[in-house]
Amino acid sequence: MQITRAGEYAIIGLLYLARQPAGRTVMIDEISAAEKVPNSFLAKIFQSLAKSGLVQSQRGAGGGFTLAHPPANVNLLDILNCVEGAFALQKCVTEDPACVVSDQRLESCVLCGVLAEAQSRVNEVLARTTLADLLQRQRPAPAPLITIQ
Amino acid sequence: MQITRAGEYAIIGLLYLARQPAGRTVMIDEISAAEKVPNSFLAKIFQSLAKSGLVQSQRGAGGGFTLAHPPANVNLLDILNCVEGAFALQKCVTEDPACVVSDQRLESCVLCGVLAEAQSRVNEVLARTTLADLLQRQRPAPAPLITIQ
DNA sequence: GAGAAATCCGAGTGATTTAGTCCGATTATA
DNA sequence: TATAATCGGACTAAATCACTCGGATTTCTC
Repeated sequence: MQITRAGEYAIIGLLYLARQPAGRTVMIDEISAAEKVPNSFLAKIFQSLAKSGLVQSQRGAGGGFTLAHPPANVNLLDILNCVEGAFALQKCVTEDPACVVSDQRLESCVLCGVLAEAQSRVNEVLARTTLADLLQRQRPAPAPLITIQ
Repeated sequence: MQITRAGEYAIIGLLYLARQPAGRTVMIDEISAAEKVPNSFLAKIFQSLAKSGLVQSQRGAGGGFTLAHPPANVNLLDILNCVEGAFALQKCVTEDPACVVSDQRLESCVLCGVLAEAQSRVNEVLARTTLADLLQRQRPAPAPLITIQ
């Protein structure tokens, strides 16, 4: 479940989009130059993001990408689930009916309960953190004009 | 942070030791045969476990391994930290002073706070789960002799 | 003291995943 | 119709995973 570069770059790229004026379309090259991320790789990542509806793509001249939803509606869990292969502590946490940990090893499945709980804790944290949250943390709120002395 | 085979085998092996009568020394070959785990690999894993004091090793004829502590005192976090390389969502969660996410990319470091929180949730779950807990779940408690009707 | 039995330990290996690159096809604009 | 951009799949290098192997060391037993 280690966050891979793909996941990190996706978040970086989406944060860049989130900082743009609403409705502005931006190209991969601009993002990759600004954020110093390999652009072919970023392009590939954005294809996934487009496919799962996190960004909208516009082909052709003047094209590029836009956030499909307001930053407050995009959370980290959605992003990582889209970009990371299997974002799970162990196979059986996400996969299906009869628990299959590493080749039918049913005996070790006492682990599944524990790992499922751990997984849900992670998911909870990621799901409640949005792009808007990250933006806020990135730039600390300006000092209030009226201070209390 | 995906649990690797090494982590899974370590837990399986330690559970096997935990099921033995207190003080019994058991060989790698016995564990690997009983649990159907590749024995050279298990031997290597147990070297790490011995080095970090989770098991005690006895060399020579009649040797083998024993749990170094009672099952209730051995938790999953200790085991995985011992066997898994870097058991972390991202480098900077475990590593040190100035945050270094993927080659000095300080900008993305807003992530660190979130990931550190997610990591601590996982650790909490793993740290409070002991070998004794797993054993209990593996074999449901026998029906009480005196039942309440 | 001589085997035999076991762990210790490091080097090596094949398969899979990660982290990309490249290029041609497609789509849209001007 | 050229140009500008994404789309999408094939390809590749490097790292990690999941092991194996063999020799060194330690300890027990005879």
